[in-house]
Amino acid sequence: MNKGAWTAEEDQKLSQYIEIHGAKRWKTVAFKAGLNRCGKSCRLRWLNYLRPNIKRGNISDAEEDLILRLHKLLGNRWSLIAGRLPGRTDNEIKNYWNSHLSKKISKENKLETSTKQKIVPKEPCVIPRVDVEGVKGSIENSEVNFDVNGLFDFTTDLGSYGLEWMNKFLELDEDSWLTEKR
DNA sequence: AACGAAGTCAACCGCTAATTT
DNA sequence: GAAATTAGCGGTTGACTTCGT
Repeated sequence: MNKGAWTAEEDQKLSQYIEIHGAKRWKTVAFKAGLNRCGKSCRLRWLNYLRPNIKRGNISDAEEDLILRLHKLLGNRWSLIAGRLPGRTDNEIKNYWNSHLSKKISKENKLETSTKQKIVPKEPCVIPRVDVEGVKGSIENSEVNFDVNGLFDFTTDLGSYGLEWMNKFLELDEDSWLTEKR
């Protein structure tokens, strides 16, 4: 079983096979394409490098900003973040985060924690309940009351990554969020 | 020029979830 | 419903490149 970097010949074999037969059952793909690779490796190669419309490198300022915002909201959910950036893969975003952005963030945080005041909302928030398929009916006529301080960190200035954007984001895509896997 | 440190990124690994048998 | 197989995810590794001395 081959491991390590893919050769141009392997790439060609994989691309040609998938073009004809489609990208499913990766074990079969690996075998029938004549690749001495495991299915997992073929899948990864296809998804991250060979499939059409993949963007490589040169992450723009706008994309970087979006990654920062999404990470603030979602944490290390790389595939979800990648899903919001057309042509980008979870692996690329994860690498970009680990090599560029995490350092940038920790630098900024060090600066900010020494200068920012703690913001404390006066009243607890009341969020209208949302019906989720499967859960519907289990919580009758209820509203969810919670203390914002318990959920969000107000010790730093949210700035451009603030809640206004988050609300818009959720409004736009509420349905897909509720059905999102994991 | 040489060498070690730090950075980058493609690929692998282990695990869980989803699907098929 | 259980077991086996497949798909997908995030963390980690290691080869390669770039940088600093």
